[in-house]
Parts: sequence; C-alpha cells; structure tokens
Amino acid sequence: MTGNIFDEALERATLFRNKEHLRHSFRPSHLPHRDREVEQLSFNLLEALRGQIPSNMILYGVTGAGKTAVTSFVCNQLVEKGEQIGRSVHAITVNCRQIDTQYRVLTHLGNSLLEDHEVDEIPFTGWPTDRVLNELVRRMEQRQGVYILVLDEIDHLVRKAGDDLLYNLTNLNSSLNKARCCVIGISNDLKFTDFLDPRVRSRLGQQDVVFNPYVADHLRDILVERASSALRDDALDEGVIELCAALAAQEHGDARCALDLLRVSAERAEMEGSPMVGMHHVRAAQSQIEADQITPVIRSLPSQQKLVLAAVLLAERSGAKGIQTGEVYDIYDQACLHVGKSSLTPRRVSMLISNLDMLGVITARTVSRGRYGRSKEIHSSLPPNVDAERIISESDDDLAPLFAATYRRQTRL
DNA sequence: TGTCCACTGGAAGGGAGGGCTT
DNA sequence: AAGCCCTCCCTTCCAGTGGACA
Repeated sequence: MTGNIFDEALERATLFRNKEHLRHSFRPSHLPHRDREVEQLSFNLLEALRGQIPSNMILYGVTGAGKTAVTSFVCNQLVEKGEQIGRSVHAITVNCRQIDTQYRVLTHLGNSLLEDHEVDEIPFTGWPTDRVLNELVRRMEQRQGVYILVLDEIDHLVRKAGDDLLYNLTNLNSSLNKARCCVIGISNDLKFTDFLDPRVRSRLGQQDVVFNPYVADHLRDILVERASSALRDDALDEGVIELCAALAAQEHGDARCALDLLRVSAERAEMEGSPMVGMHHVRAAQSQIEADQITPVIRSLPSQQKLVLAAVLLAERSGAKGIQTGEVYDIYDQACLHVGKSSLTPRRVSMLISNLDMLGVITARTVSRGRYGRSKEIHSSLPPNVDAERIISESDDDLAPLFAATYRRQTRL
C-alpha cells in the first residue's frame, strides 16, 4: 500500500466553502440585529476621530449577545477611518477572564504599545504596580493619539481584584497631555457595578448599552448569513438552521453556541461522508459540544480540586444524591489519605466546591435544614457522555487509585 | 420566641515561588 | 545578596444565616 493517508480525505467532496466563517473569532462585515448597538457605540467613539475624548462606556448582555463582536467591529472601523484621515486612534482589547489582575492588565496594555523594533517588555512580575502604570502613561504619551481600552469580561476582574484598576484607568486622562483615552467595559453581569466605588461607577458608566439576548429568529438570520459564505449551497437539509437557532435560543440566545452547533454538525456530516447536514447531525453535535467543553475543564483542574470532584463522584457512585458539604469533606479527607496527599481545611474545600459550581461541573445549592444547619446540596452536573472518573484517572496519575477498581491504567514496563 | 446547627463567605494574613532593583 | 514586589494557594478567625425544634 502506497500513498499518503491524507490523499483520500483531500479528494473527498467537502461541505464547506470557508469554515472560518462559522467560528466566533470571525468578524463579519455585517452584524444582523445589532444596528442600534453599533450606532450607539460609533456615535460615541466618533469623538476620537475629532481628537476628543469619547465617554467611557459599559456594555451589558449575556454571553453570545454580540457585545465583543460589535465592539471589535466598531473599533476596527474606527481605527481604519483614523488612518484614512490622519488621526491616530488605537484600540486595545484585554480579556479580563484570562488576564485578571491589575498588574497583568496594565502590563498587557503597556506591552501592546511596543513598536516592532522595541524589545523592552514590562516583565510579568517584579515591578511595583504604579511603575507599570507610569510606564503605560509614558508609552501612550510617546505614541500620542486617542486610545480605546476595551476590557472584556470586566465583571470577572472586578469580582476578583476589586476596582483599583478601573479607578486608575478612568483617571488616566489627568496624567495624559498628548494622548487621550477612554475605557469600554464589557460585562455579562448587569449588577457588577454594585462592587464599584461610587466615583469609579460614575466615571466608568457615563454611557451604558444593554445588549438584549438574540431570539430564535435573530439567530436564524445570523446563521443564514454565515452559512451562505461558509457552506455549499446544497449542504443543509431543511430545518437544520431553524433547529440550531432554536437550541441556541434555549441557551439564553447565545450566538456563539448557534455557530458552534452548525459548524460541528457540518463537520460530523462531512466525516460520515454524508452529502448533506441533517437534523440528527445537529443532535449529535449538541452532545459532542457539551462533552468537548467540559473535558478540558476537568483535565486542567488542580489536583486538590480534582480530589473534591472525585469525592462528589464517589458519593454519587455509592447511590447518594444531593450530598452536603460536610459529607463531601469527609469523603475528600479519606480520599486524600488513600492517595497519600495532605487534606485542606473545610473552609478551603468549601471554596473549591463553589469553584466547581462556577465551572459548571457540579451544582451546589445553599439550603437550610433548620436546626440541622445550613449547607450546600451538591450534585454533579456532567453530561451523560462525559466519563469524569476516567478523565481524572488519566490526567492525574496520583489520583488513579481512587477509581482503580474501574480503570486500571495500562502501564508500559 | 429563642436556641442551635452546620455551615457560608468575608477579611486578613502567611508563605512559597518567581522576578526585579540596588 | 538583600530587599522589594506580585501572584497564588492556603489557613485562621469570625460574624452571619435560615429554618426546625423545644
């Protein structure tokens, strides 16, 4: 047998024209049902093209409501226009879920202002924070122009690190002479400003824009538009787009979810060699996406967090349902003993349980049982096709003995 | 109505680890 | 090398909580 293993795959007819158009990182030239929001943002940011300071803004809305897409679309257009008319406008976006401390956000902003030939990056640790801030100001002054600082998932940062950063950033114009800046915060949480100092709140929330969730019809329009450039004309069976839109509408109108569904459905259909994406591909894609999202989350949990999850799984394996924090702690404690790790305090474990809840791996509901105390009622909330015990065993050798009876790791001697 | 349970969750701070400056 | 700074993970302390029960 000769030939390359990719020969056959390359020759196989594809359902895609351009798969990139179905990814959420793709920025289309038109955003259906977001005209009002685009206009609100561009009306404010127009000031930058006049060399003035635009108002700071907060954009609210659920995940996948188009906040990031609208902001990035408007900022790109703004920067492009600035270049055309000779006004220096810079837009810098920071995802505060990944970059979630004051120091790191300032470092990221400062380092994104480096010219290509410059090499003096601000180190990821070691400097006092005010020095990083001063360096940021210095670089902005040096390059001049108007800066649009976009802080995506700002609610996450505020909850974790407080509002010092926002205080500093919204106060930046008082230290700037040749440059100007405005801050756009993007939040999934309408109430995050409750955590802010009143001065920061009033400075940051000069203009609020609320993005309502997409309804099924909106999602359908988005999918039709994307599918027309991403997929071949005859690639979709009747009702596929409507089903994707309806399922995503149930997920709080999440456009990312709708796009993922359509893309993964098409990938599955293509893998099967099917000439068309059918409804059953969408159903299969839905459970595959759920599993694909949760698996890396479990795999990348720190060891102690995995032990807590293991305790929940072990309790459920023995038939328990809705177990309490104290019971989880007892099992966790024994599990630590079993694998030879030292156990953490109940306070810390309580926090780890809350973290697992936030990640969507378990659900932990606070319930009061009268004189029998107040605790959390804990259930695992993993999709049925996710084998968490196996993922834990395979990703952390030390924890494998916990589920040893079920999964014997194949060791190569 | 007051007590009590089994916690929750905020606050403060310790210490290890990584890096910078002097 | 010493001193300083930041992050991360963790502990300790403690006030607060909701509702069953005496």
